[in-house]
Amino acid sequence: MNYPWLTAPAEAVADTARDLLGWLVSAHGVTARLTEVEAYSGLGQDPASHAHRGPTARNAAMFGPAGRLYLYRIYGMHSCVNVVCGPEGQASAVLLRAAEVIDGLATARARRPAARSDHDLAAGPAKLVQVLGLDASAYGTSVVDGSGPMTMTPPPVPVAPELIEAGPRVGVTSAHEVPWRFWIKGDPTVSAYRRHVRRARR
DNA sequence: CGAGTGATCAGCT
DNA sequence: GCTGATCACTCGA
Repeated sequence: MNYPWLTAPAEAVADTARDLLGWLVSAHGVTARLTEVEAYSGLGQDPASHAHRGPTARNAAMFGPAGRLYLYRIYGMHSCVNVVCGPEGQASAVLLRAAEVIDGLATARARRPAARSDHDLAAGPAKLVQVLGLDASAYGTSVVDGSGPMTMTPPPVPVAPELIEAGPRVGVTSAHEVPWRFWIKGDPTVSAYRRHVRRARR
């Protein structure tokens, strides 16, 4: 299997993210088609990246070779997945934000009883992690050599370039001007853009 | 509808 | 201590 994004340079992470739209991700009996992704650069120019301040115990996977998972916990209760890009030592990554479940629907529904519809099953980064059944044990595992719980497959049908839209990343306080969020235009599994709002004080 | 908020924790400052 | 690459639920209009 040839993964073009596996060998792409770190500075091309935005293109890599765009190219990942339409790919299939499979884990623990559920397969979903990526409809929304975001790029995060690890070259020190991207304050929104978890790797911006250099390697730590938490973000170590991002500094490893491409094709591994970077999972992190946020707000205490939710987890999000990234696929690491770029060569070892350069911490670029693509955040998987939303997907359309195309196989293992029953399993996906069982994992997310709160979903309002099938389109809502993986309509958000934490929801996607939940539907795929990923947890901390998936941290740092490979999606390309079959050793980890998750695998990736090229799109059965390529995504038409005119259907790809770009815009500012969600929930990011800095670097609003960088349009590094990519999604498939009109896809019902893509959540509406919400600008970052600071939590209200009491 | 939309705005507000609770849940809950690792990693920086 | 504070702050977040979040989600789901509750209000009030």
